[in-house]
Amino acid sequence: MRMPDLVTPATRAKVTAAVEALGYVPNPAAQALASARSRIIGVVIPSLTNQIFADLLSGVMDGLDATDYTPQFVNTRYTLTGEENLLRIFSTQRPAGMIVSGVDQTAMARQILMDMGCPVVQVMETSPNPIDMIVGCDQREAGRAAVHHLIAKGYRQIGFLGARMDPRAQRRLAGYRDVMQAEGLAKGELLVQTTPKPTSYTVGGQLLSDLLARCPDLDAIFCNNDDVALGALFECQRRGISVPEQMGIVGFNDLDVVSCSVPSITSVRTHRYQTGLTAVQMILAELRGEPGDIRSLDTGFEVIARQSTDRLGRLDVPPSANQPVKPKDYHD
Amino acid sequence: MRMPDLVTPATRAKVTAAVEALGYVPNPAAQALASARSRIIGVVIPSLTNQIFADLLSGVMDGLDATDYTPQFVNTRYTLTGEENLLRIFSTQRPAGMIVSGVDQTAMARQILMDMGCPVVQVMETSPNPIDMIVGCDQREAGRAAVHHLIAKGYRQIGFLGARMDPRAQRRLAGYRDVMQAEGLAKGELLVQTTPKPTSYTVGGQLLSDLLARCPDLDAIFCNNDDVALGALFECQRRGISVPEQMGIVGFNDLDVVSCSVPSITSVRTHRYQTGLTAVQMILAELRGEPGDIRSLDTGFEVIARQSTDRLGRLDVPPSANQPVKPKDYHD
DNA sequence: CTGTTAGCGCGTTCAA
DNA sequence: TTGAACGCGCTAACAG
Repeated sequence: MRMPDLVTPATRAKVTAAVEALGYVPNPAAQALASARSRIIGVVIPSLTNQIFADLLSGVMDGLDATDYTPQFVNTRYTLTGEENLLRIFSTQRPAGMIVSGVDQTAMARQILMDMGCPVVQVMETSPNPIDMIVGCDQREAGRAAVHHLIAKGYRQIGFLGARMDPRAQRRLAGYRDVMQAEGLAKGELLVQTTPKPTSYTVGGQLLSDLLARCPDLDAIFCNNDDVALGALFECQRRGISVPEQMGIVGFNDLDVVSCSVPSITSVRTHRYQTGLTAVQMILAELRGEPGDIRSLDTGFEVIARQSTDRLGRLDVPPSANQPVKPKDYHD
Repeated sequence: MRMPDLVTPATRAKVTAAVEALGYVPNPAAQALASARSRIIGVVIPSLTNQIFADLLSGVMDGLDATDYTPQFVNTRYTLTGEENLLRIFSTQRPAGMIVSGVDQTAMARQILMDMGCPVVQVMETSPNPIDMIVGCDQREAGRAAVHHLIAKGYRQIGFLGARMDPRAQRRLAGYRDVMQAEGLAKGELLVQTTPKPTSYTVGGQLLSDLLARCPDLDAIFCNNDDVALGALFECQRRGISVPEQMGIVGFNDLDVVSCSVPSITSVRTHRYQTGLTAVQMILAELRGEPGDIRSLDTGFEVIARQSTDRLGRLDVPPSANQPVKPKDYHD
């Protein structure tokens, strides 16, 4: 049954018929016990209520469709010890493969993963020394690109707004610092406003308020993610700060919402669905023992320029009411 | 080991010591095989990339924390046959409990669930005849409440905007129809604009455009969900339609974003995290054989009134650009 | 290519 | 109260 091509067609037919007649269904517990291998692909992420990871999971699920592997999702709640515990639990299940978010596992966690004896893919980032395989994008480089975009649009007092500040956010912040220093725009930490609070639209507004209190001459912000960016945009509207004229805004992830907000928000597009799909494909290839498989993939990113940073060359006014996009006067 | 109190303390200590020394960890596959019962709680939902279900899952996960049960999430992609197949797969795992979204299972699916021999909780809705247990809210009643709110605020040409139109959305639409008819405001299907497309901010704007093309005198909309509502708000801003003066907007679910948008959006709050948590608690109680447990729970809903429908007593137009939230003059 | 057999690690039952 | 024996349904290894 497991290897249909090694058997005479006649026998195969008989088996198939018997399966039908008896309504046979394999018992996964028995399979796992006898083979010392389950059909589970463990997926360890920091949060489920974050669109970013939902997109990743979609890719994973789609990649596993029409296979007899099952994804098993767990969330670490952004804690390293939580991750270790979860990995320890997984190791008792003898999973067929593991997908873990990020590259900041503890030494212990790395060890557990290596000892699992199954393919392991780290996702969402790049790294020169993955545990096994890796697919994602360079967060720091993406942060740099975002800030370069703002500079190219003529902004100079560029702040950074970040919630939660998990390792990926830290790397984006590092990218921001790289560019600000290289361009001679750095003012120490004066323009950086972060909070350990979970990310949300509301917190985006708060962060902007806090930063403006310290730096009234701020003219642009690079936001940790699109939630923060949209929250900051709303805060601008509440304060009568026109975007993009008085304030440029760049988000991160390019969620659906930033493309249709008014004004639309410039964002760094990352490929989360593709990342999940690829991670699964890497595992499946490894499981089939296919040669020449890629063990490391950079999915890249793109800065999608939109109205929230489109300060140059826009001269006229859109219609009235509720209309934040109304440059009155323009010099370039 | 499984029943520590039936054993002499001395023996218990010896066992504990041995467990430590050997680094013993139970093998879930062997447990499942020997007992014909796994420690898995199956969770069947239509989509993972929908904030609504992410909230539900959070509740489920938190409820299962510190138990030795594990949630297993699968998504049906909004298809009834997908649901049947997934349930069939689950039944081979002999789950400890099942949580399924909605009440619109096929007869076959219902049968599979009843035959699983484990507690089953339907979530997100109410029903007089659940398969086993149920926790959620009355979607139709919630739809009615949303429309009543708009009427109370003086709106009369009230449209309905809906994407995807899954069974829950259909029930909200039914609630809309109930009220429009009862109040003599119904115009057949003229004011109803729906699409089978998945919900998104973008589609919210499109739906409003389409409806406005047919009904230029529209003065309010009840939206299927907050994504659609926010997309519609952005479309209003693009068209220079002032909210709430020229257009009232009510969303559904009360996501974080609607409370901080400008203007903030009135929405129907539902209790999704609580629903997930309660569903798990019901299952755990059943599994422990606890008596007097509630088998059906209505988690209710609340209309959270915000600026997007706050037309009465607000007489003048908000200040210019970016500033919808600043009433200058107030009469009540 | 096909039929047979021995465990996988646990829960359960029975005897002590 | 404890220990021993059996078998859950399957995979893998082997002999036919």
